[in-house]
Amino acid sequence: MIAHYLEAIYYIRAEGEAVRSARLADWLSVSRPTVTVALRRMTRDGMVRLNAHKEIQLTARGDAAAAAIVRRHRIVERWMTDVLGLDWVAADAEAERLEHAVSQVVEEKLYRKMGRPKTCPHGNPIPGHSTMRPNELRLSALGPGDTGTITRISEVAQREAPPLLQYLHERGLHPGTRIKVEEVDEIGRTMRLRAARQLTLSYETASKLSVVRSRTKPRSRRDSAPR
Amino acid sequence: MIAHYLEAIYYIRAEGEAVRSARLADWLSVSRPTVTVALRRMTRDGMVRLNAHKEIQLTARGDAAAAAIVRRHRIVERWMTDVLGLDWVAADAEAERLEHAVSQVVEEKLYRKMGRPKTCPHGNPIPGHSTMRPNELRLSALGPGDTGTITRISEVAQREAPPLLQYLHERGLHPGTRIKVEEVDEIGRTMRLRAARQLTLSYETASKLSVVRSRTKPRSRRDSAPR
DNA sequence: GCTCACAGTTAGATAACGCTAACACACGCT
DNA sequence: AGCGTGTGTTAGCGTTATCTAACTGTGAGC
Repeated sequence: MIAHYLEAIYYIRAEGEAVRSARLADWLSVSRPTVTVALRRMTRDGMVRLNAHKEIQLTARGDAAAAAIVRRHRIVERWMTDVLGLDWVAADAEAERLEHAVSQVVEEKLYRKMGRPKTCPHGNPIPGHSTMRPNELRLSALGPGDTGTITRISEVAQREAPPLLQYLHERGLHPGTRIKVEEVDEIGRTMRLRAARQLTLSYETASKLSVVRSRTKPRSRRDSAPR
Repeated sequence: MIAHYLEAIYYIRAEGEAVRSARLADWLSVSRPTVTVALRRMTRDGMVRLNAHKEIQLTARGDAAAAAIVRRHRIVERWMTDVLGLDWVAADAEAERLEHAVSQVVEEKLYRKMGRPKTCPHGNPIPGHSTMRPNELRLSALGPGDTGTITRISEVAQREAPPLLQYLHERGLHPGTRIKVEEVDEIGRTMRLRAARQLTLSYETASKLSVVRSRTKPRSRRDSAPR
């Protein structure tokens, strides 16, 4: 369905990557020709535009539609975890289906009923109600001794590796968790860090987590802005 | 989608009518050939069977699938009215879409959270959790002087005439409302009755409401069973 | 400048759903 | 017997959405 394409485009965009036909095919697990024809339909319907380098851009209409779907996904996800008590993985799977069936009216009622949360359970902002923090960086960008607070877990994790979500959740790595990088292994491309307990993540995995860094060595209060 | 057909079959069945291809086409607002091919697919998939008179019957699998959809529809409807505060008509429209996206897990969580209601907002039983009262009759079957309590409003009303739902709701005709038939006009095929206020319904409309009759003239306690 | 990897398109199929037009059947009534 | 209404099927078509196989860029590296 077209909605799936819009959603995927939105996510790839949010990761800061160029949105190409081939990326979409990967994300949605469909063949490249399938994407070609889907994009043709979407262009015809004014949801999407291809620039000179064949990169995909959402039109105003397309962006609004995509944002609505993502918004509903994240609101439903919150409802699943906070009200119905589902775990992250199940919540995501349910939201995947419900996001397409929830109307604006229900979306809003639900949103208010939950006290207007700012993010989904993994810390991703709810479009129209909040935006990404500007000073976020990937956990994999931190060095030894750095400390920080996890802000969000990328949607990539959900699509590419649902078990990873479980893995992170079990280890207490969720938004708000304070972590300290203890050691970085450039060769093995892993990093050892301390959160609730000590654990080692691959760069690969760490790049799916966003953090805000705290000042490494405590200094006087209004010393310097975090770089 | 196949689910829509199953649901419609379930409803027509529940009205006590023969489930024929043409009925389905009417119910779903789809052409008769469309139903023919849909039934072919459904037969192939073992959801449905045609008897010698070309009447449609659900197989065990088909019945289970249909009941699950109707169950979800009614649970979601309850959630919409009781928790989110939507009106009958909006609730039905939302449930129409959500019933296909709600999983068994969510269905159950939701159901428990609402305290295991027995019926949808219009009084129709939730499959697997309650059944129709055996002593129900149609409001149109009552005679002058009869009194009774409304038990349910047929699903037919929802499909055929959503405005009718609104109409009934506004006039306070919902499950639990006590009514008394004051006059029956056999020629005009209407009946005048007293509920919250006095009002007149066509037989047509009255046949969409089910009631249980109270004893017409109060007698000694264990006098006779209601006929 | 040639080659190779990756990106994207064309061609041709299949399946689900939906439509209209036209035909086939069956029962009930004149 | 015949006619008409209602029911169901065939035939043929269009759209969405998916696939595989094969072809066409295009840009980076040698």
